[in-house]
Amino acid sequence: MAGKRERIAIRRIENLAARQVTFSKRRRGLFKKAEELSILCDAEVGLAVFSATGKLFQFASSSMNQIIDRYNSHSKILQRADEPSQLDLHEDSNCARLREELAEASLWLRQMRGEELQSLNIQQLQALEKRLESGLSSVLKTKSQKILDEISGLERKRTQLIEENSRLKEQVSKMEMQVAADSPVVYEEGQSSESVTNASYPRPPLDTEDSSDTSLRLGLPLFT
Amino acid sequence: MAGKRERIAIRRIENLAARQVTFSKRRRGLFKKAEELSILCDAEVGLAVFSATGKLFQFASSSMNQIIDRYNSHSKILQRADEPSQLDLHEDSNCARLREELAEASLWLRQMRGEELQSLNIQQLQALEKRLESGLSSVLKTKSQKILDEISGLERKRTQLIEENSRLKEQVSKMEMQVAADSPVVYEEGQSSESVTNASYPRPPLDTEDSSDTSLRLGLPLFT
DNA sequence: ACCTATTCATAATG
DNA sequence: TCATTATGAATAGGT
Repeated sequence: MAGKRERIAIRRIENLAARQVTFSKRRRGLFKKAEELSILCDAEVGLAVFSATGKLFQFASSSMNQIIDRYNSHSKILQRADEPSQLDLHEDSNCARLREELAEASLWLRQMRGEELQSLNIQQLQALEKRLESGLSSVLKTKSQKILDEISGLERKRTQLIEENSRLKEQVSKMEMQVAADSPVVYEEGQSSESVTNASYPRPPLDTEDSSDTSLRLGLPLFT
Repeated sequence: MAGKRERIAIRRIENLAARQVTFSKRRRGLFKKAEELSILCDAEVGLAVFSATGKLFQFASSSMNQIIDRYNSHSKILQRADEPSQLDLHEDSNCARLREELAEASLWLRQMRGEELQSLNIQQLQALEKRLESGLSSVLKTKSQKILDEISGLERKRTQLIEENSRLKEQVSKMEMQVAADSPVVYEEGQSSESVTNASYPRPPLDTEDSSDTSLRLGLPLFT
């Protein structure tokens, strides 16, 4: 049945098909592991792979450009202490402050995500907790409001559709009577004019653009 | 003896030592697999990893610069063909990106504080809510742990003080007997040797550095 | 694409 | 960091 697997030597796979299959499999594995490393160990990871056919595959824990920038500045730091020139210095000090602020902001964000809490004392944790609870409360309130709005919007549309449905039903009745008067028609079993809007269902389902731009998936556990 | 291994969840490892160990191991594994992919499948692979402490690790099947060039020409094809001079682009984009990230981070922070939520749709609010709840849960867990630690520390100190108290009480008894034998002394009303450690209370309260550096104010509603 | 035997990677531990 | 080992994960080869 299944493969008696053997270890393979690490050298170019000559068979093209086998090489492509292995490329797919191992590429997926490699990207998965790259992502896992970045998450587990809080590392910034950038990975670019060009297949033999020239196709590019990439992964970046942040963004590839950011990683390339960081790579370049890193190698610059390691390579030489060459003249930073006035412009650079100016830019640097400007950037440095930004970097600090960003660092502080992202520490906050991480701590609000529940990470790196060990360095905080009980009072600080208390404050953080209060902040999270207050934020959560606002979010819940806003969400509830949005959901209610969504529901009343849908309700309104439903009402409109029901009205239209009635009108159409009536119209159809009239037409049926006219047609019946002209030439009798036999309806198939199970057919009825109960729901006119659904009558055309078995056609290719075109996007009717009926619902509003905010898509609502009420299957979600909205109020959990 | 050896490890009963269990699967681990893919999320940031909280324990610093464990995180560093895992980083070393997985980094090696990742680089090995990157190299194997490049050899087995004749692919060009570039991998850069920045540890949480900022250290750079890299692998490139050819050279990193070559790969970055190839990457840039690849993505440039999709972008535009304008050319704002390399130096400008570098310095500018560096600062600009920082600014962008900072803006994004502070928007996040404000939204986590419950502000500017109107622009979010229900799904986004849902995600934010989940994030806040998860952070809150971590904060509560950490806080509880810290409180328990604090309590057991205090308990330990209390025990030590009780022991010392006993010893001192005994010592005082002996001295009293000696003094009584030498020359009888009349004690004031209400005085007793019940609590030796409190006996010196009415003096100016010096900071005894007795409690640990984490100050605890248990008057706060800690478990609300 | 799916399946399984097997190799490989690695979490836990010392 | 290094070594060990039980176990989970990746994957080579086959269908």
